[in-house]
Amino acid sequence: MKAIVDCNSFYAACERLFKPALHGKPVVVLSNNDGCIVSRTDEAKALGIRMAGPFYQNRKEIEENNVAVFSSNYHLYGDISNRVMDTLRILSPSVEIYSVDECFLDLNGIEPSKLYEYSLFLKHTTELWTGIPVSVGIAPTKVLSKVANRLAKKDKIGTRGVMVLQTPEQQMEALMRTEIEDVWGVGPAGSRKLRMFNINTAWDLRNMNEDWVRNNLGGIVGVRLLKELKGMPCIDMKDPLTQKKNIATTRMFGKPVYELRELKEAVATYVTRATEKLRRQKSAARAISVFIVFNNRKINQEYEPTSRSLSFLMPEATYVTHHIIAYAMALVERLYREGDKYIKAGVILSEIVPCGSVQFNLFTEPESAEVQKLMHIMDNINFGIRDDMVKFAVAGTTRNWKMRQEMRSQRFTTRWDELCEVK
DNA sequence: TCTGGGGTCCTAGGACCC
DNA sequence: TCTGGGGTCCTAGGACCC
Repeated sequence: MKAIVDCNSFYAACERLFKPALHGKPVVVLSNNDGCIVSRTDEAKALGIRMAGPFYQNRKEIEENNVAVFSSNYHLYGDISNRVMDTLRILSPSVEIYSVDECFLDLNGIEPSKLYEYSLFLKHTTELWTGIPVSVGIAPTKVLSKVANRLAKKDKIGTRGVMVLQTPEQQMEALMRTEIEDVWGVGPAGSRKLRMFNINTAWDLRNMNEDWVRNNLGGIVGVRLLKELKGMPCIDMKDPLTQKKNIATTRMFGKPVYELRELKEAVATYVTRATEKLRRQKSAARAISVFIVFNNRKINQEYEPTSRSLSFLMPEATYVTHHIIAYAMALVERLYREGDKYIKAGVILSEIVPCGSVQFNLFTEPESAEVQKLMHIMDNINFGIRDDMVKFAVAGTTRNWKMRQEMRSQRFTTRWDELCEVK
């Protein structure tokens, strides 16, 4: 059996953790640049505020109902997420961190008759140790556990926030209550198509013929989904040591950028972030790709974003910030055209290999011990004391392009100067 | 005026090989 | 007048996830 533990309204719950007065009140958290609403408490959902809706379109409801609004505070959410995941790792032998707020647990070895009790234990312990409310879904497959979790979350009082789908009858009942677009793996395109064939619930899909699903729902992907709905596990637990194959850092600018110097500052900063992620997972990257998005005025006065990108295969895989910055700067110079109004840029590192198995090139020197040490020291300072305390000059100091975060809360758990004050 | 960021997996089609 | 069969690898794009 597998469980999924999913934090309820995670970002909003993190904000509430340090502002107890917000309990029972509507809270929303915004995406980067304060663009969209990406997390809502139940009270905010009840007001009709939609997920991923633009902030400015919801401004009226938000002001009229006194909804607390926060810019995203990734320092805080990342740290709280680690606490939740550390807790689950203690409680369960085999976990797969699926996203910042979700974790799959392999429950093989738990007595089947004790599963319900165990689900309550998971929920209560996590909440007691971290202060973050969670929902638990347990079923034979990942897809069914997501179904269970969703129903538990929808009826927190009736289910006590947990649901176990063990018997065929329990599974049938749950699948009949799940609309087709709420199935994990069925997106907008798939659900539109399924609805046309009068397949309206997860149960309808579960009863379809395998060949039909193969031909009409993304081939092998659809077949896996079908089997998972029937209780046959096809989506395995992922190895916790799996490394990312791509690492990207991309951002909209807080305001448009016109100068090459500013564009370079931004891209150098994104390379810095991306190489930090790279070193954290102890890898090196061989390929870098830089893209820029710009708006040019069209005849009808409408703006339409357009982008250009360039990739480069480096002589050998590296994790050294300033080496990758140098390649990235050359790409930016080729991408830049005077007069364009730039609104976004991004860096993608790929061809990622573990640090220990870098294939060296006959004609280049491997990273010297000094450079390795420099990266290590910079990471220690920036991760341990304050990010960007030490940085490369090309990444700039004024940073007019930085994203808007006008309503960010304190970084309560990761910055000494922003700790919670107890009066 | 204003709509995020970071991933994964799969497929189709083209280039190329023997 | 006429042109096979079977592979691999790469890339772009689609779909989906949170």
